[in-house]
Order: sequence, then C-alpha cells, then structure tokens
Amino acid sequence: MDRPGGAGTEGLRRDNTAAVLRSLRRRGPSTRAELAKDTGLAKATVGVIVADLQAAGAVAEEGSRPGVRGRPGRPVALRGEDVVALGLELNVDYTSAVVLDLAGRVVLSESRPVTGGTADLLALARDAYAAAVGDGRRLVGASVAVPALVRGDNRTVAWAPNLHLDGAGLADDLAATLADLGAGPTPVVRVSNDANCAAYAESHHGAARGAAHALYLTGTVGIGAGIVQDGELVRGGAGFAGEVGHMPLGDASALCGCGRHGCWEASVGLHAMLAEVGMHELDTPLRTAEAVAERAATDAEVRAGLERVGRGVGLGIAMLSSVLDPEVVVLGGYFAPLGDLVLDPARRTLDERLASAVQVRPELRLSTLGIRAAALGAAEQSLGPVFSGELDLTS
Amino acid sequence: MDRPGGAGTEGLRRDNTAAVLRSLRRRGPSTRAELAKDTGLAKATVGVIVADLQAAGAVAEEGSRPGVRGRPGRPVALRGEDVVALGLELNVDYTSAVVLDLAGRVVLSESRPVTGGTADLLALARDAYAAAVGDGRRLVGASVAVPALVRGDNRTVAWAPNLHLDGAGLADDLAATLADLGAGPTPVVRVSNDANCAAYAESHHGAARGAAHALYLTGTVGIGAGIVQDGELVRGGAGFAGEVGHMPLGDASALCGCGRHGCWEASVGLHAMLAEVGMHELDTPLRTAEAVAERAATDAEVRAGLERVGRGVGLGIAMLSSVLDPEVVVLGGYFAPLGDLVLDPARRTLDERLASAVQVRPELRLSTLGIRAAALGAAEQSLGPVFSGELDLTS
DNA sequence: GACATTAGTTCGAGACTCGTACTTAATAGT
DNA sequence: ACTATTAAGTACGAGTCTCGAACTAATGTC
Repeated sequence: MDRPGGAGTEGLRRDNTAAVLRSLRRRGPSTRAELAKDTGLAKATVGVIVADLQAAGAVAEEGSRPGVRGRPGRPVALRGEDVVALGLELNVDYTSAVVLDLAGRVVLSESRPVTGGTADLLALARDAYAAAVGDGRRLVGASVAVPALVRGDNRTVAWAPNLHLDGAGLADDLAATLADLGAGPTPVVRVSNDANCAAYAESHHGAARGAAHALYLTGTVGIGAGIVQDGELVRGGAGFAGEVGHMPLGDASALCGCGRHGCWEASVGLHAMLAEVGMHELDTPLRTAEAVAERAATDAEVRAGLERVGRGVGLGIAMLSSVLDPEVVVLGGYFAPLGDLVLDPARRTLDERLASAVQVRPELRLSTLGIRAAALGAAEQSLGPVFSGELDLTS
Repeated sequence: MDRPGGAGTEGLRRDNTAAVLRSLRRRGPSTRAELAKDTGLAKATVGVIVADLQAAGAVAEEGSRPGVRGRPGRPVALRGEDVVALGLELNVDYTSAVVLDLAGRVVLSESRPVTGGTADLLALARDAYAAAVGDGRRLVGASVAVPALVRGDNRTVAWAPNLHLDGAGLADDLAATLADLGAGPTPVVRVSNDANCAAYAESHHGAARGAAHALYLTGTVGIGAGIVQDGELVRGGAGFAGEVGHMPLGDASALCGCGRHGCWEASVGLHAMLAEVGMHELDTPLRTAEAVAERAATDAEVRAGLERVGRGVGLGIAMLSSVLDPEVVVLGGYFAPLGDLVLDPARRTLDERLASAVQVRPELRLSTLGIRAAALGAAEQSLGPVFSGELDLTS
C-alpha cells in the first residue's frame, strides 16, 4: 500500500537509487547520460546517485567507450565485490548452495548429498559463507528453497510431506547459524517453495527471461508450479498457489500417492512415466530421466510411452493456460533431459485444446538452469530488496 | 518499474496524497491525526494534503466526533459531489451503466435491453452522462465491460464470439461520444473483460471485500473467471487469464459449443444445467435460474440435477484452487439465484478434492452485486487511477 | 476553574530534484 | 596543428516537499 522506500524525501532518494540499480541490471553497463534517459531522472540527480553508489561499493566505472563524436561517456556497471546473497536448497536427496553477487554473477555453486537433513543444509551454509562471503563482503539476505508448502510470510513451513520440517524452525536455525558467523547487519532470512524459487530464477536468468508472464513446472515424483507475473511471484491467499500436482484431471483410474484418483501427477509424475516406459527408478530423478532418454533413441515402445506422458503434460498445460495465460512455460525437473520426446506431444495436445481461436499457444521451453534453478532463484529473491528499494546500500 | 507519481518531489506529493485517499477509502471518515497514524506521514504533512484535497473538492469535513478526552478531531470524508467515474457493460441481451462517485456511492444505475448493439451502449452512455455527470462534475474515466477477450492494453478486443466487436473500435467510439458531450479533461476510456470487471467489483465492494486473493466465477452460457490479488487483477501474458470455461475437465462425452469435448462449461454452463434438470431456457439466464430454483423447492429430480451440476462446479473450483489458492471464491451469474442448491454439493466435492491436508478450503460465497457487478467493477476500475496516484485531482 | 489530554497549525531546518550554465574530453574538418 | 562541434558530466541556485518541535485550540476531569 505504501511506497517501498518510505514517505519522506530520503525515501524518494531510495526509490530513485533503486531505479538506477534496476536500470543497470536490465541494460548492463551504462553511462550517466544513458541512465538519466532510461530512468527519466535529471542528469544531475543521476550523477549524485551514482557517486553515492560508488562510495558504497555497489557500482564501479568501467573503461570508456570511445568512437563517437563528443565527449565519451564513462560507463558504470554493477559491481559484485562487496554485496552478495545466499541461496540454498534443501531437498530429499541433495542440498545446494549458490552465492550470487550484485552483478548477477554466480560466485559459488555447490551441491551435496543429504544424509542428516537440516544439519547438512546448515553445514553447507556455513561453508558457503566462509568461502564466498566471509572476506569482507556484505550478505544482504539468505533464502532456502524447500519442497514444501510455505506460508505467505516466507518463513513458516505449513506442510512438508518428504522432509521433517515444521513451522519457522528452519528459518530460525539458519538465522542463528549466520548470526554465529558474524554476518554484519543481520541479513534477512526467508524460506520459499522450491518451484517458486526455480520459477523466479528461470524468469530472471533462465529460459523465461524477458517474458512478462511465465509458468514454471518442475517434475519429479510430484509436480509443482511457480507463477511469475511482471517479475513477481503470484502467491495466492495463503501462499500455496501453484500446487498443481493434484489437479483432478486425466485418468480417473490412476491412483495417486495422496490417496485420491485422477491427480495430474498420477499421470505425468516420475513414477507414472516409468510405468509407461516399463523402466525402473535410479538414484535420482535426473539420472533416471537421462537413462529413459537414452533408451528412447533405440526403443520405439519407450518413445510411445513418453508420447502418452507428453499428451498428459500437454493437457495439464492447456488447463493452466486457460486459467493463467502465460507467455512462456518452462519445464524443469525430470522433463529437462527428456526434451522434445515429451515436449512435442505436449505441444500437439496443447494446439488441439486451446481455449479459443485467438489465444496463442504459450511457448514451451526446457529449463536451462538445471538442478541449481531453485538455489539460484532463492539467491535472486534475496537480492530483490536491493533492487526494489527496500534495502538501501548507500546508508 | 517506476514510481507511479513521478520521480520529483511533486511526484512524492502525489503518492502521499493518494495514500491519504486510500486510507480514507479503506477506513471511512477519519481525523487528520488518524490519517497521520495510518499513512505514517507527519501530522503537518497530512494537514497540508487534506487542505489541498478540500480545495479540490475531493474531501470534506464532517460533523465532529465528541465523547473522548482531549480536543475532538474533525473527521474528513471522501466527497463525491465533484468527481465521478462511468462504468458500462455491453452484453448480448442487455446493456448497463453505473456512475460511481469518489466516495464509492452509486449515483446512477440503469439497465436496458439491447436491440442495436453498440449504438444502444453509446446512447446509454450519453444519457448517463447527462443525468449524473453533466452538472459540473468531473468524469475521471469510463470503462466498458464486454463478454470478450480483451488484450492487456485494455482497449483492443481480440475475440468476441457473441458480439460484433473488433479491435479498438468500441473504445474509440465511446471516447468520441464523451468528447462530443464536452467532458472536460478527456477522461481515460478503457475496455475490459466482463468477468474481470465483476471480480474487481466483488473484491472491492461485494462478497469478497477484504480478501487479499479472490476468484470470481460468472456462469451464463459460458463460464468466465476473474482473478484478483491484492486488489489488482491478474491478467496473464496477453490479458486473457481467467478463460476457464474450456478447461479440459469433467465429462469427456459432453460436447461443448466450441466443438471440443469435456470442457468445463459443457458440464456446468447454463445449457448443461437445464439439461440436467430437464427444463427450458427463459428470456434471460437469471430469470431461467430463478425458475429452476423455484421448481427445486418441490421437485426432487430438479434438486438431484442441481446436485450433479454442483459437483461439477466443485471439481472445477478444486482445480482452480490448486493453481491459485484463493481465499474466497464468489459465484455470480446464474449461480446466484440457485444459491446453496449448487453451493452445498460444490463444497462437499471441494472438501474431498483438497490438494493437501493443510490447504484450507476457500470460502464459497454468492455474488451480492447481481447483474450490476460488471458495470460497477468497470466504474471502480476507472476510479482506480485516483487512488493509485496516477491521476492528481489537486492540480 | 485549573489541569490533563488530544487535535490541528505554524515555522524553520533539512533533503531532494530540476533546469541552466559551465567545464571537460573527445572527434571532424580545414 | 588548430578550430569547431558534439556530447558527458558537474556546480549552483531555485523550488518543492516532509519532518519535528513548539504552539494554539478545544474538550473532559477533578
């Protein structure tokens, strides 16, 4: 309801500073004159703001760009040396960490198998902090992606069928861990749904970059979705939007793990896919899918099974498109290795089921970020307040 | 991306003025002290802003409110005498107009049968203008709700299966009509989808008031939905979100008007409902539904038919809830007269199909605004820029 | 009738943006 | 080599805004 930066004139400055940062993120290195044109601010104002950001270590001048008439501008660029965000993912079989700097560069990326639950995550967080943050950098925030229903407060876990999580425990534990490490001004800690995080990452860095309205689907044993509109997640009333795995659609005879019949994931989840192609699960969903894709190259029955799965995927996307009208749908999880084997039949089904003659089929793309998507999105979300003006680096 | 009001200090004032107006709309008449507390602005600032608004005729002082210790505050309230917005609806068989003043009061509300298409709408617009605007008031905007796919620009009609509409013609015609009438500073004219307008109205004035995330369903021959999150419509990539009538769900044998099988509206649209209860259509969907409700009081077979329809409705809402997680679902159109005859079975189905143990069932409510919902929402949307700071009344 | 309490206004200080004029640094032309 | 031209960035003064503190105003309480 209120202006993000606050009501006074210093709030105005915060907003304008954030506008400059956003412009730099979107357009890359820019001169003060270009920033003035892009943000609509006066040249003088941009000059002051850039000087402040420079003093804070958030931007730096780059080599000049000659060749045109007139005095050459001196481009400034986002600088990541001093400001970073930490993204984590805790999943059933692995945990990941990504450290992202202000310029959007991945400073660190690591995954480990999970043996001890939350303890592994906290250990990874400590190591990542020591390796990529500790040396004088400022950590502006940390987020954990989990395969769970997370409430709209971005802290409390409401339901985590596959993990032993509950309430705000995870957020509190991570906050305590970071506090122990002496992270200067206490960074904001938040917990998010993994599909939402991955959707956020794909829409900012990945396959859906540039799309105003994107939908991300992750497929493992369950199917989850993340909805992004104008760069922000659509969360729903309690924060549970995107729980599409149990949409009542498709084969009414298929029994789902939830005890009901006809759920979407009972037709297109990993187990259903394996049943269709007559293969068995390997150690991880991704490796399993890779094996299936390999076999499909020589085995027509496997291809036929994937065709059936693809049609089911297309049907669900048709459903989601009727409701949400996304520009781009990104498929991640086990779908990524299968590629067009699933996407082609999905596209055909989608064409048959489009709601109206004018509604264009959303573009179906494969995830480009792979397994890091969720952790990357978590880090990106933690960086958000800097670019929205909520967090002021210059003060 | 940018601040709504603009970058300078006068833009700041616009934003703060808008914040005061929003506070007044939400809380009703308030003293300056209360406004200062609610908006977070300093008392002095609120004093200046209120004085400006008073000079512009947007607010007025009300009788004082004594009874407590200390100097009694003098409440100010939104005043509608000078500022109004026009909402219109053009449908297959009727056209409506609503004039809403700044205080949210309905100044005029009229419906007429349609015989000549767009011409009837423009005639109604002229009459409504003459009756409720002409006398010195300022018209800040006009919107038309149409049963059509409207692009994200809020002007161009992409597809109107039941009306002879195309492109930006309607918006241009209405703009020209208003210009002829000499509406001072040319008001903004926009065209919107009828379900979106009705959803907007229900979430601001009607059954979903106060809900952060609401879903509105309108049922006539087709089924349409509007999605509201935090007071704003979720529009999707091209503006076509909410076209839920053709979700591929339910009875695969049911043939839909669109030529495909299994569409939701083929199971729960007006015609499907009539087939279930074995009755015939009357002149309007609402009167038809009233007749069905009347018959249901005495006829068990009609009740059984409505039970089947209600289960279909519940199934679709379960689907939508998985995706969107709304707090409240409002049912309008022909569902309103049928009330619990449809809602009760829908609630039961919904309870069976909830996606997870923690996900709470969204509250199902009946539309309270009836046939005016769309026109009212259109008017409300036109009033929007005043409360967002896009339009400055004090300058 | 004095006092406590709360509402609203006045006033000066501080912060910010803006446009204009000015300085600086390069290229293009002679 | 020298001047004109072009565009980037800076300095400065004017204007607008918000804020806190002090002040005045209006009412209930003792």
